[in-house]
Amino acid sequence: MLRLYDTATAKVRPLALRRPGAASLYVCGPTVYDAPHLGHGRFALVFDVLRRYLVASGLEVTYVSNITDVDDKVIERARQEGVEPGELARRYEETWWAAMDALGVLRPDHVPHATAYVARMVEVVGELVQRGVAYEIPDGVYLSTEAVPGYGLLARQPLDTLRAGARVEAVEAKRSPLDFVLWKKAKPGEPTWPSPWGPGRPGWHTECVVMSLDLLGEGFDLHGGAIDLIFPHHENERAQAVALGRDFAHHWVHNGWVTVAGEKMSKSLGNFTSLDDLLARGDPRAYRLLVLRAHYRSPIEVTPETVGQAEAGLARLDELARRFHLADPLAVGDPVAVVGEADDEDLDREAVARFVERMDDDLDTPGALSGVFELVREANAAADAGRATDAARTARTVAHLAAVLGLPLRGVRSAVEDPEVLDLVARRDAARAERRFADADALRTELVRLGWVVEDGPEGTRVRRP
RNA sequence: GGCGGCGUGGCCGAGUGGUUGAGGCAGGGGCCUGCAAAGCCCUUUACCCGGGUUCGAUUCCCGGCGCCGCCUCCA
Repeated sequence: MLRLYDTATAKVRPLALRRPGAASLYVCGPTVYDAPHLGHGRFALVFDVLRRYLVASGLEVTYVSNITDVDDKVIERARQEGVEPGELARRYEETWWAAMDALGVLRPDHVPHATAYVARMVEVVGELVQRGVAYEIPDGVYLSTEAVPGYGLLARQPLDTLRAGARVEAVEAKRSPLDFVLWKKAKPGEPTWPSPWGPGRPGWHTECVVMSLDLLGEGFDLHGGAIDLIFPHHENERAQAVALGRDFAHHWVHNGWVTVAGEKMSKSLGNFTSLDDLLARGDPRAYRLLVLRAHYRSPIEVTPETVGQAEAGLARLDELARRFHLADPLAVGDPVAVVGEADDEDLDREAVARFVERMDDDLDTPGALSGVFELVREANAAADAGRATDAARTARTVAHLAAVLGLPLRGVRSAVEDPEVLDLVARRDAARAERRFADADALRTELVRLGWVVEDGPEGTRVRRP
């Protein structure tokens, strides 16, 4: 069974499923006010792999990830661009899904939008007021953090030390600086919804509580997001659930930062790096491989060099797929149940078991991947030694394990149709057959100049794109 | 000020109280190849510093140095 680090207990512990055989996950999605950056890509990939692995383990997985389509940043950005907030959000949501598709991230089973849940949020805020844990002041409704037992659990910091660090807030009417807004009363020009406290809009933290409980029910298995969401976002989600007396997430999982030049990547630091730029640069699978080569809780450094290294590793996997004519064992949208099918004679069961053991250990993708690369070497070595059956089985195992990680291998050589290239290849084969090697070399030079990789095999000249 | 993380070979990045230091990338040598490419084999004096615990620490403890993060919107 999968063991994962749980932020709430600061321990690696088994994912204790609410219902055996089924896993329910809620992962905080993006606020759609700008194009996604590398950090968004990482969290999406990390939880995509977690999800795929759970599916591969034979579990029935329900994966929910939201879209925050109304908040200060959306409104501000829309104002700058002179468009309606809703239109802006729709536009960046499209950008988001395009990037996710490029990365091979599976669509969530449910994608709740904050704007579609406002009425439910109003109900919840009303319930919190009724229970006496929330209070109304002139600019909105706030949750009283002091009324919540165990506030600070996720931050792993007691309430008083959190408060000691809090800066003076603009809203001085708050009872405590840590109290957070549940309902923001409308300011001119902002989108609004009706409520008992007048027109306004919900605070950020409420949507995830309402939507996760609505779609997954109480006591769902796992709540995830990037490390920066621990405090205050997840802390405040939990606070509301506790205040409501609802059983909330049983396991909290957070992934580490993407750093650029050693620093956290963020817009305010000016080192923001666009995910689209990276994806346009080369094979999107390289970023997945780069992300998976580090443990999900470690920071990863993204530089042209580390991306290049990932691309080289990917090329090694693809080369194996080419050598063994491995068709993609699955489409990107198709998680594969490798782990549970222990009777599959076409795979190296021991290698699969090692893979599972590593993945079960807090999603040790670097370890799992190292095993996959060992198999690559084994398969090639076996083939070199003439043990074709063993080699093919090992190679198939590579393809299947890579597929569990969401990395389809490109083993299919796309047919070359360019008559000029075909002519050069044919002339080169002829030259080699007649041992006119100077001519053959010249023809290879020409093919390389046209951007092809040239490989000679027993069956003649082969060309492919790099 | 409070809380937390990290410091491994040219680079990325796992991991462990003790014979043989994952894996990838890069470099070197070799095999194969007409030559290449790909592949395979071999290879390049790793664990920030100082104490401590221990028969033995890179791996545990303490201190120091350095880097990073959270405490405020943030993936």
